[in-house]
Amino acid sequence: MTSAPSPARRPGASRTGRPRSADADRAILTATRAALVELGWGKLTLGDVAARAGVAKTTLYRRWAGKNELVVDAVAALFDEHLELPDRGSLHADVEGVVLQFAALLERPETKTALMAVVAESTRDDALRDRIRSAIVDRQKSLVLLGRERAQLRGELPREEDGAAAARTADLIFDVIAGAVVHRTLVSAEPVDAEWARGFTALLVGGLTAVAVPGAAGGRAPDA
Amino acid sequence: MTSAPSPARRPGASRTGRPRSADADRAILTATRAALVELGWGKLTLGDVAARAGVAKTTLYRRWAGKNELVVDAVAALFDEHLELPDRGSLHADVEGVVLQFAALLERPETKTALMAVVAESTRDDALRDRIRSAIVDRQKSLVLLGRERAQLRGELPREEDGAAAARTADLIFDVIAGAVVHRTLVSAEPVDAEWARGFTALLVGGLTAVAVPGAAGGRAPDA
Amino acid sequence: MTSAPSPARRPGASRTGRPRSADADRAILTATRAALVELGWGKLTLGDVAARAGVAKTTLYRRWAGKNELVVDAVAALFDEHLELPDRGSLHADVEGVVLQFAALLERPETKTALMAVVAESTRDDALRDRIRSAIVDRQKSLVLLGRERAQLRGELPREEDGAAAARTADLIFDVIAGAVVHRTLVSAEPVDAEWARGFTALLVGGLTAVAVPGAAGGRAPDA
Amino acid sequence: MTSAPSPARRPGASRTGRPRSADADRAILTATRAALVELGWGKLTLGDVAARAGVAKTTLYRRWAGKNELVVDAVAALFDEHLELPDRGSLHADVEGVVLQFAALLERPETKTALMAVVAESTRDDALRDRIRSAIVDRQKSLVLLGRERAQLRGELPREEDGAAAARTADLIFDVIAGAVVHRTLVSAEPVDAEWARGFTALLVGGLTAVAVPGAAGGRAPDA
DNA sequence: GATTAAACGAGACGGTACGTCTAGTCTTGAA
DNA sequence: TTCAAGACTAGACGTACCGTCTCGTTTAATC
Repeated sequence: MTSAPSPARRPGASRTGRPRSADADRAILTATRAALVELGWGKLTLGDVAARAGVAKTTLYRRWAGKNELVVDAVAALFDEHLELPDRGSLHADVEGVVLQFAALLERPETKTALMAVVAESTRDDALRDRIRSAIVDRQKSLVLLGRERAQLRGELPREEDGAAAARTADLIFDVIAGAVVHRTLVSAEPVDAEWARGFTALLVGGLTAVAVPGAAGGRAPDA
Repeated sequence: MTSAPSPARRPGASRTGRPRSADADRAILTATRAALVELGWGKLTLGDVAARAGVAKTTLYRRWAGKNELVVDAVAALFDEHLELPDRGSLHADVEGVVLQFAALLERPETKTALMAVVAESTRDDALRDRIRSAIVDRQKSLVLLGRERAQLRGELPREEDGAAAARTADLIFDVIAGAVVHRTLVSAEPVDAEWARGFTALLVGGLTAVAVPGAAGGRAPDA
Repeated sequence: MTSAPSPARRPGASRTGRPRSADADRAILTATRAALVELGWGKLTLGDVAARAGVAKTTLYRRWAGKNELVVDAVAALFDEHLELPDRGSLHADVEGVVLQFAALLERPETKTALMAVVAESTRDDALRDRIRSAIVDRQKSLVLLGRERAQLRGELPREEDGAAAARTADLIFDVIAGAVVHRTLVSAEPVDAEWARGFTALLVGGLTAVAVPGAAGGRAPDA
Repeated sequence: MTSAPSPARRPGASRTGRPRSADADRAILTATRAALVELGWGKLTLGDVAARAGVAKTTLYRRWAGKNELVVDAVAALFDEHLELPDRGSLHADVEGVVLQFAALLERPETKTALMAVVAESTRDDALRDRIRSAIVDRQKSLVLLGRERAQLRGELPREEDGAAAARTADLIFDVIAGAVVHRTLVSAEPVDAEWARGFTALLVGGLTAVAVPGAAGGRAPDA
């Protein structure tokens, strides 16, 4: 899964003059990730990023409006590269797969540091929240939607008629998966290992099945 | 639920000299919460907090090492005051209760802003993480443990023999509840309303029951 | 008598980047003198100087290392502007002229306040002492040397053959003149009026003549 | 020459309560001199002095109004102890003696640092100037008066009839001696050695004699 | 090939907050 | 009442970054 290259937003891109260096974009984003790992969000300074990238501060500010925007772009690239959902054959396997994949991403030092910081900042900045949503959150959510679709095709989960209700259920599942992994990783600060993933998957799939067929729980019981 | 007063960490609290003013502690924590709501984490300055509290900056720095420590203490007090778990008669009702209560707390502007910021910072600072854990996380987790205990007494959930496994299960449940609420509130930025709480509770209780009695889930249908 | 402009010491003055504003230099030095007169050395704060000059504190610190350096430069400009020695026709008249001129300078509030403070500080800081010497002391001493040269041309004083001895004598005369005026003005805190200048001149010229022609002092009586 | 012990100014010394410790006074003054030598005026802090003296800051403030007063007292004690003028038999020898003695005092690190600093401060503070005058300056001046008196008794200098004129002459001589030594020591930062003292004495005595008997300089020519 | 408009590096600029320091005062309990 | 201890208010210190602004210098697309 790879999306449009995030760099430079040039509203009225002119035709003449020296074009912006693509090298600079790359160098800046790479330097941002490196600095993030070394220093953390709080001590990350744009002057330092520019110096690492071998670029003047003005060049950096010509392309990004500030720290938040820059870091979101730098981190979003990682989410682009590392999220995908091959069909593992069952709802159970797919859930476990997505949990482990998401956890692996969150345990990288640059994402661990950056994600929470950017999200924290987004509680005060609607534009930033939208940016995070489209660059990061929605990419994760699409995996959950895809997995659910497959489970419905396989008959593991019923297909909901009401579109709005279906969307609400999808959101709920997404919040549960992403939330549990984030909380385990960043707040509880414990690793998401195979055992935890197995337990979580059993709980979630059990819940989904129980809710889907209330009173007569699951034809296909999870193989726990 | 009310715990020890968080104030002043004085390593070798001496017997002589003028004692620290308890008024100052109160004024500073109150001012911190107010400033947090008005300005948000990023624009919160300790000089401003001191001015609001009618206190010199040095007095503030004598008691807290920095912004993080101060804000954790200021916010932790809210968690002390606003978390409790009356027995609502069933696992289902207890889960729904704890979800709504936790969400209400997280939707207060001061906690919303502060919690993520502090957690973000804690990814780089072990001392801060421990502080958060003991001041905030553990208080929430104790509610989950209490609810589970009650459910086991009622016979809604089996009592696990293996202590370590029991602890792991408790951690899992806690990460799922807290994570889902946090993610819904702060990342998805959608309200935790009665409908969402109902859906989440059904999913979680369904999962717990299915996992606990695999192959014959249910009995007590999750409709409160 | 006007020497090189004292401004900014930029070790390896670079060719690139935005050049330093010359206006800022002027504004800062002017503001420093004004603040010195109003507040005195002890209450002079660099933040206040910066504010008066309409300049950021950082701009000030970029150019001067601290209070001492700044004030020396600010005051040195006055010594540049106000010291000169027109030929008054006789040793006697020249001495009286230089005494009155130096006293007038020392009685200006900004010099009175600053000179002693800076000199006091210089007892602990060799770099500062060198700075004072080249910016202030040497300018005064050159007047004394000039006056002596003229007196020798006129035949009022003998020309010393031994260069080292001549230099020692010049230093001695300088210490006597400058020391007496400084002590009268700043320690005894009495005015250097025409009468005092006349008495001092008689004493000094008498001494010089007596020493130069021991046993037969005078010839030219010291009554101008 | 030893004067009243300068310490503690207790306006209405009370009869009851714990008496003030005399040890404390001594310890504070000694600590002040030590700190002055080590740190210089600018970095001398009263907190540090109190700590060195093994005394609480309050004790210090109970006895002296501030830094200036304390340092003047601490230094004045040295002037008490080290100034005296034995009769050396001639004006010439007496001048040389007083010059060397005063120079020796000024070259002690604690006086060198303190005297200028206190004098500098006194340009803004009349009370401080009076204090310096009575504690330091007048003690020096009395030596000059004494030496002049002796010279008049010996017939080396004429006795002036006009009291006011006599006082003016005495002041002038004092400013020349003290000023030259101070300027040589602190501004020119050169040592007052035997050679300099000889040259200065010749100049001054020559001047005094020439002025006293204008047109027929000195019966007793200096033996330079 | 000359022109030209924008990007570039360097670094100074006005600001703001930082966390530390010192001055001088006040409050405690013990002597 | 003084003492040691140490908390208190007030405010300057010098530093670090922020984001903007000049400079003089490339650099490609257009003429």
